[in-house]
Amino acid sequence: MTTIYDVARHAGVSAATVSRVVNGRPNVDPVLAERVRRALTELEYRPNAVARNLRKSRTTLWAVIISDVGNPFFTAMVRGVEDVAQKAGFSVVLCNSDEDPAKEGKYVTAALDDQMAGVIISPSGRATHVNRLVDARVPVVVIDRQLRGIAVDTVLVDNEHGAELATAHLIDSGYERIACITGPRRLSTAVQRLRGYQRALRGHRRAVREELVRYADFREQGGYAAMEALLRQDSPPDAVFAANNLMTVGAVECLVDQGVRIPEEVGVVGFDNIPWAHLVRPSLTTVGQPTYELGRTAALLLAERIAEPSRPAGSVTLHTQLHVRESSRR
Amino acid sequence: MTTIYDVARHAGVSAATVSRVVNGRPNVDPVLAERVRRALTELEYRPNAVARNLRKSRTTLWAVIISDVGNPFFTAMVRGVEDVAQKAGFSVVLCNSDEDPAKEGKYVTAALDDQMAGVIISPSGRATHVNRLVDARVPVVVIDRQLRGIAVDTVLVDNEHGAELATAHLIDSGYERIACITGPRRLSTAVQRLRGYQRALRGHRRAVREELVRYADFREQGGYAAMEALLRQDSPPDAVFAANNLMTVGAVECLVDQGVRIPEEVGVVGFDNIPWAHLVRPSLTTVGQPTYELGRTAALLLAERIAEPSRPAGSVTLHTQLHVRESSRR
DNA sequence: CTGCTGTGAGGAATCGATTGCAGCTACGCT
DNA sequence: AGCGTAGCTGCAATCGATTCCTCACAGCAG
Repeated sequence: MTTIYDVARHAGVSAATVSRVVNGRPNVDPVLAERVRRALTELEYRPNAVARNLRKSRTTLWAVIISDVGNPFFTAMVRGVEDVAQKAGFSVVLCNSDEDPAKEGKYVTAALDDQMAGVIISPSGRATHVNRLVDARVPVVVIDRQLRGIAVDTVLVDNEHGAELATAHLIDSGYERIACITGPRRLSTAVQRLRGYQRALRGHRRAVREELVRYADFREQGGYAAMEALLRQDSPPDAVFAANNLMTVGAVECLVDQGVRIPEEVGVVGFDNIPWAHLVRPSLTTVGQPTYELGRTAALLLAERIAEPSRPAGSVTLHTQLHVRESSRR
Repeated sequence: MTTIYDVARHAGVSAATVSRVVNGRPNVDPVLAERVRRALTELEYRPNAVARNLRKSRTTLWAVIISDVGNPFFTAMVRGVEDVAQKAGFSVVLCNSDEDPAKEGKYVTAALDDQMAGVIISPSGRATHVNRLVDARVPVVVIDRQLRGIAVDTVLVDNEHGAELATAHLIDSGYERIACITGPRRLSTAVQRLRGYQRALRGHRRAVREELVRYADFREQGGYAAMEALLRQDSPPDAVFAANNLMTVGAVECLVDQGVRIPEEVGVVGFDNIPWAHLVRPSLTTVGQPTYELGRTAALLLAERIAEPSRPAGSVTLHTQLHVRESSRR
C-alpha cells in the first residue's frame, strides 16, 4: 500500500503538496503538480479512505436499514436508493432488520460507530432508534413507515387512499363480506391500510365487522394463517384485501390449498406489487406502489440533507395505483 | 462525540488503560477497571470505529458484489451471507454491478480504498477485477460463477448436472424438439447449463440442433425475446429449458402472450428457484438451487480465509434439485 | 535600496484508538 | 539489606490524510 508520503518522496515534495494535487486544490505550481501527478500514476497511489474519513470525520457510506431483504418491495426500493447514491458518490450498506427492533438497534449503533454519512430506514416500530440518529445529528430519511412526534424527512405512499380504492373496487365488483388481513398494529402502514379499508366500507354504507379483520405479520406464513382462520369462521368472507405483497401470496396459497376458487368464491386484492402478478393464475389485482421511486426520492432527500443539515424536515407522499386483474373480477 | 481521552480524564487514568478495559485485556487493576467502566457508561462512550480501523488497518465490513439486486436468487443468497456475517461481527455492504464490468470495477476499487475486510463476488465476466483483490491480499470468495486460472475460494452449484436432469426430464416427458435459452457466453453458469442440456440430448441419442439454442442475457426481456424468436422458426420447439429464473419468466410470458398452451403445446423447465413458482399457473418445473446455503457457505469460507489468509484456496459445489411441477407434464 | 504584498511550499498538529516500551511499585527470596 | 521479578500504568509513537500556520521568495511600488 503506497501512502501519500511515498508519493511525496518520489516526487520530491511534501505530503501537503501531494494532498493538494490529489484533491484538486488551486495554488500549486503547475511544474510541481505535473511531477506529483507522474509520481501518482507511477506508484499507483490510492488514497486510504479510512485515514481520510478519520481526519474529515465523515465517510461516504449510507446505511439502508430495511425490514426484510426477502421482500421484493424493499429490494426494488434499494435499487432506487443505490442508483442515486452511486451518482452522488456514496456507497450503500444494506442492513436487514427482519422487523426485529433489537437487530435494528444494532445496525443503528453500527451506523453511528462507523460514522456513516447518512441513513435511510424503514423503522420496525417505535422511534427510539431513529431518535438516536437524529440526536447524533446523522442525516436520516425514514421510508415507507411514518413515525409520529419526530421531525425527520419521510417518504411515504398514500396508504389509506390506496387501500380505500382496493376495497371500493371489491365492493363495486359485487363482493359482500370483504375481509382485511393487515399487518402489525405498531406499523403505520398496517394501520393506515386498515383505515382505508374501513373508510371504503363506511363510504358504501357497509358495516365494518370485527371478525373480518385480522392482524398478521406482513409475511407469507402470516397471510396463510390469517386466511385459514377467516375461512374457518361460521360465515366466511367472499373477498379479502391483504395489506402487503407477501401476505397476499400467503392468502392465495391458502385458498388454492383449500380448493377455494378465485375470484368466483373469494375475490382477492393485495397491496404492494407482486413480481409476476400477471403470471399467477388467476392474475392478481394489486395496489401498485412506485417502489423504485420511493427509494430514489428517499436518496435524493438524504443527499439534500447531507448538503444542508439544517433544512427543515419534510415529508413526501407518492401515489399508489390500482391494477385490476383477474383475482377480483366476478 | 466522547473520545477515549474524555473517558480517561473522567476516570483519572490514561487513555491506554481505557483502551485496555474496552478491549477486555487482562493486566488491569480491578479497581481501576471498575472506575473506567463507570466512566464508560456515564459518558456513554462508543469507540470511533474509523479511528480503530485506521490503527488496525482493517475494517469490519464485507462487500458483497452481486450482478443483479432485482433477481431474487441473489437477494436470497445475500440473506445467507448476512446471517453469517452478523454472527461473525461483520456488516455487509451490498453492491449491485448490474452485469456491467465497469460498475464491478468501481465497486472493487471502493472495496480496496475502504480496506474492506473481505469481498464476496459473483463476477460479471473476466477475472481482471477479482485479480486486483487477490493481488492486494484482500480475502475474496467467488460465488455462483467460476473463474478459470485464478486460485480463489469458490462456491458453485452443479450446473451441468442440474441442466442435464432438467433436459432429461423433458425428454422423458415425451417432448421432441427441446430448445435451450442460455445466458451470455462469458458466464460459466450459462456455458455449463448449456453443456448439461447438450449432454442430456446426446445421452438420449438426440441431435443437438443449433437453431434450438439461444444466447440471451439472463433477464426477463431477454428470455421473452429468445422465446419469441424460437416460436417464429419454421419448426418451433415443443419444449424449452431456460437457464435462469428471470429468463424462464420471460419465456412463459411470451408463451402466454402468444396463446401457446403450457405444457400441452410447449413444456417449460427453468433453472433457479422462482418465488411462488407453485402459484403461477401452470406451476413451473424448476431446478432448485440452495440459494441461502450458497450465501452461507461463501460467508463461512470468507470468515475462514480472514482468520487464516494463507490457507490454500478451495472450491465447494452444492447440489441442485429438480422440482417437477405442471409446466413439464404432458 | 527598502518595504510591502501575494503566491506557493512545507512543517507540524490533528483526527481517535492502539500498543511497544519504559518505568514504577510491591513482593519474595537469598 | 539488596536484588530480581511480576504486574500495572502511562508516555509517546503510530496508522495516513488533511489543513492551519509560518516562512521563503518574487515582484513591484515608493
